[in-house]
Amino acid sequence: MSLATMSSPHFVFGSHHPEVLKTLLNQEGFRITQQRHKILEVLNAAAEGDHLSAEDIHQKLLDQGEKIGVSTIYRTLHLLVDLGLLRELALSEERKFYELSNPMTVAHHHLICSHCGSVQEFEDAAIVSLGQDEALRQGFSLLDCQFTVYGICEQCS
Amino acid sequence: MSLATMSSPHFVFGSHHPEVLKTLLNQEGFRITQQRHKILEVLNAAAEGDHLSAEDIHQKLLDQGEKIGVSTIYRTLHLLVDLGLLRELALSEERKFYELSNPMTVAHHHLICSHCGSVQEFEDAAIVSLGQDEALRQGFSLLDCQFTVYGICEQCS
DNA sequence: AAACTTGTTGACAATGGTTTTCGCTATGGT
DNA sequence: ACCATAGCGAAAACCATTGTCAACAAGTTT
Repeated sequence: MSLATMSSPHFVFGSHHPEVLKTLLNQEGFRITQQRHKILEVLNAAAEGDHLSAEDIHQKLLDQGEKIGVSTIYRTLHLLVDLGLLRELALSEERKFYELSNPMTVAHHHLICSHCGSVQEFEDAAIVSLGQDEALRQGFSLLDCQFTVYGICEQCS
Repeated sequence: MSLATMSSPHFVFGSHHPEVLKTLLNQEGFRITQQRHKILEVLNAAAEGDHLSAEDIHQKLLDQGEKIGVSTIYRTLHLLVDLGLLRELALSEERKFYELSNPMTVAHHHLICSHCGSVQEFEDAAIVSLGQDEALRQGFSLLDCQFTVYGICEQCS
């Protein structure tokens, strides 16, 4: 099954579907392993808008009794980002966060409280097109736009 | 001299002006030291659109014969960010960058090549107002907007 | 199904930017 | 000038992430 034939009128596979993952990996000479499955599962299980760090994922797997090394987590996350299945978020200065990158979903952006660190998500179609415009203007091909707004939330002020 | 009286028809002090710095610091019980002066000087000397990391600043000072500790650099940068004199940029995943935050200047944003890491700046008034809108909508008071676009630049593609 | 090739794993060490510690120094108020 | 204390700096600690490398297992070949 190729990427181009994935869509049907009845059901659209998410890019995180096991079948798709296998195809994607094998096409590139990668292997599909227990560990990669487990990591994808955790990411799938995460609620929409939930941003997981490498350590979060590692801890969740340890909690559910899986034995998995930290290096594997990081390696797999990088792989999935390279394959375009994951979006890497720079929400915090000291840790990276990851979320499934579903192309069907409009990219969303973040509003962060500088005081308590809480993160609100929002969407805005205008933002992506602004990014696209600017990329074109400077001869770049667009990969991702991240609009991050910092402020102080109601509770903290 | 208060912040409110800083402007004159003949000259507008930048917030980085020594006088202003002294006032700002003393008002808050901080002290103005040789080291803080030196660090501000380096930031002032940096060309517009030049983003300096803590290490860059440290190195520049060592190069010009100053003896200054790393901790002081970091401490001072944080202080200046807290005072609103500096903007902290998350351009790279592995290092933070700083630039003078001149309120007279429209905030500018960044287009980064994911391959070679080159950074282009651009301005867009619409972006700040989008950020302002969203902050209001969620009851936040706005501090900063960072719009970061990732792509592949002409040379790299 | 066994043998093989090579991508993958994981314990552990290493990296590198940033932060902390703490005894000494220097700033700014009195 | 004096003095309380904010600030300094060398060195150690931190901590997320990356590198190393022998053992392992996914997918292929025979």
